[in-house]
Parts: sequence; C-alpha cells; structure tokens
Amino acid sequence: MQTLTPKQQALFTLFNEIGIISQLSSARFERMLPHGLTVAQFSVLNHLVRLEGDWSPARLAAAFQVTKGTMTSTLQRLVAKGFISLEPDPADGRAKRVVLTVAGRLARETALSAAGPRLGDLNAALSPSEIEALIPSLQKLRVWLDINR
Amino acid sequence: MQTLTPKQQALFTLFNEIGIISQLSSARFERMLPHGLTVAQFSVLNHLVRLEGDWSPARLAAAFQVTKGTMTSTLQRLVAKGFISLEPDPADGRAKRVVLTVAGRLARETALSAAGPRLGDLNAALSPSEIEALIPSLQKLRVWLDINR
DNA sequence: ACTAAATAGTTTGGCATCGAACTAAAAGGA
DNA sequence: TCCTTTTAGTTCGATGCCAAACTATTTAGT
Repeated sequence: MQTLTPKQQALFTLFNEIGIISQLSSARFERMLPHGLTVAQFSVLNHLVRLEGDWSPARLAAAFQVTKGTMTSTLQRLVAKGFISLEPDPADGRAKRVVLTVAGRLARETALSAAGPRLGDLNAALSPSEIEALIPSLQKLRVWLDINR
Repeated sequence: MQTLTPKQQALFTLFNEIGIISQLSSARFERMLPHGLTVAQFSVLNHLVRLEGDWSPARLAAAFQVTKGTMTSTLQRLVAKGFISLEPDPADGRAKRVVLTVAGRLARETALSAAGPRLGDLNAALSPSEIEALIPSLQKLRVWLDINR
C-alpha cells in the first residue's frame, strides 16, 4: 500500500489542522457579525477603513489573494447592502474605484464592537505568547505558498 | 475609530494567515490530484483506506467536521466517479454504509503517488522541526474551536 | 405499547472560491 | 498610426460549505 514518510505525514497533518481551523474560525467569527456580513465582506470593509487611499477591485483582489471574479462577487454584495459604491476611475476607462459609504463605515464599526471583545475567548485555548509564537512560521509558510503558486 | 488591542490584533492576524494558507495549500494540493479529485473527495478516499471498518455518511461527516449535507454532496460525487458505493445498513434502516470500490482504492493510490513526493517541496519554506513545532498548538486551537462551537 | 425525542440522510438556498471565456480599454512595439 | 499584448472587470459553471427544513427510522420514556 502506498504510504507517506513521517515528514510527509506531518505536512499532511499540518494542512489538515489548518483547514479545519480556517473553517471553524470563520464560522465562529461570522456568527458574531451583524448585518448578515460574511468574513469576506467584513474584511473588505475593514481593509478600506484601515488603509485609506484609492482601491480598485483588482488591487483588492490582489491584496486578499482571490481572483478578480471572486472580488467582483463580494463587492456586488457590499453594493447591494449599501456599504460601498463603485465609481468609474476618471483616469482609466477600464478601472473602477471602490468607495466606502457612511453606512459602510458604520457597519464596520458595529461589527468590530460586536466581534472584537469575543476574540479574547480564544485565550482559553492558546495563550497570547503561544499565539505570537505561531505567527512567524505561518507567515513564512504563507509567503512561500504565495510566491510558489 | 474603533480599534483592536494588540492581543486581538494578533488573533486577527493568526486567523488571517491560517485562512490564506488553507486556501493556497488546498489549491496547490488539488492541482496535483488526478481524476479531477478535489481535496474533500480525496480525503474521504484516503480516510476509508487508512481506517478500515464500517463508515456511514454521518460518521464521516463527524470525522471531517462538516455537516451531513456537505458529506452527502461529496459522497454523491464520489459515487458518480465510481470510487465508492453506498449500501444500505442491514442493521439500521436509516443508515447507509460507504464502501470503497476497487477503482476508488486505485485512485487513492495514484493520487498519493502523484502528490506525496511533491509535499516535500514545502521544506523550502519550513523545516521539519518547525512543522513539528506548529502542530501541537494548532491542534489545541482546533480542539478548542471544535468543542466551543 | 405508544408517543416523543433523537438520529440518518437528503434537499434547498445562499455565499465563497476557482478557472476559463469574454469585453473593453490601455500600453507597447514596429 | 496600427496591430498585438496586457490589464480591469464581469460572467458562467463547478465545488465546498453551512443552516434550515423535511422524511424516515430508531430510541427512550412513561
């Protein structure tokens, strides 16, 4: 029977754990969000608030590591909720600019107030120092996966 | 403006990295798989080979932390590919038994031969010891998220 | 034994994601 | 300038995932 070496097995386990954590944590976070916001939608709002400046759908797609088609879909839902508007880019006929509305800024505030405090619950599972310890390795892994796509 | 404490920020970063790694690694793994197998489909085949015994859709759903509906869908696709069959459970009129076909066992072999060797590429990003170091913390986190669902 | 509650599976509707095909517009090159 | 290539966005068809509603069957409690 085909088997894996211990090293391969460890990698397999690693990605398996990461996949499950990703699933469970998004679901958990999403349940805290108001306005029927999804993680993808909230992330875009949060990004627009934190990093002021001009953001096109294409730049957002690159920032979030998703395809342009995926970003189109997420942005359309945010437009439908009145949290952003898409305006033509005066300097480039192909491009659009993503503009946060007042309601969008408010929704992000509300979401953060609702979800932020409960993030701390996680310290029952992992101490702050353990969390800090994980991040650098995960970042190395993410960067490598991103570059060697 | 609503902000996050450093601890909350670290958690946010952690889940963000995990989400991206999950995305990139599944895509990477999936590209190596033959027969148009997805990660979800391969995982079920692999599970059935490694852990012989009687597996119902419900048990599989629990093992993979997905809903029964999700498992129904994945199993239906595996049936369509001829890799498993679903048979009635003689002892329980509600239940079914998931049976690996010869083709299914072969497909799993082939997939493992194709994907296994290339798993090692990842060692360019993270050494085996770093990988080993990550796993216990991630498992703690996963278990906590699972229990406190 | 009967009824109520739990369990197995399916189906539906919604969101995220991908890859691929397609349109429009900008950039580059000869 | 004209043609080719690149880039921005959208759309389409799959897949995975969830929550919720629904059927059938089994268990449990009285």
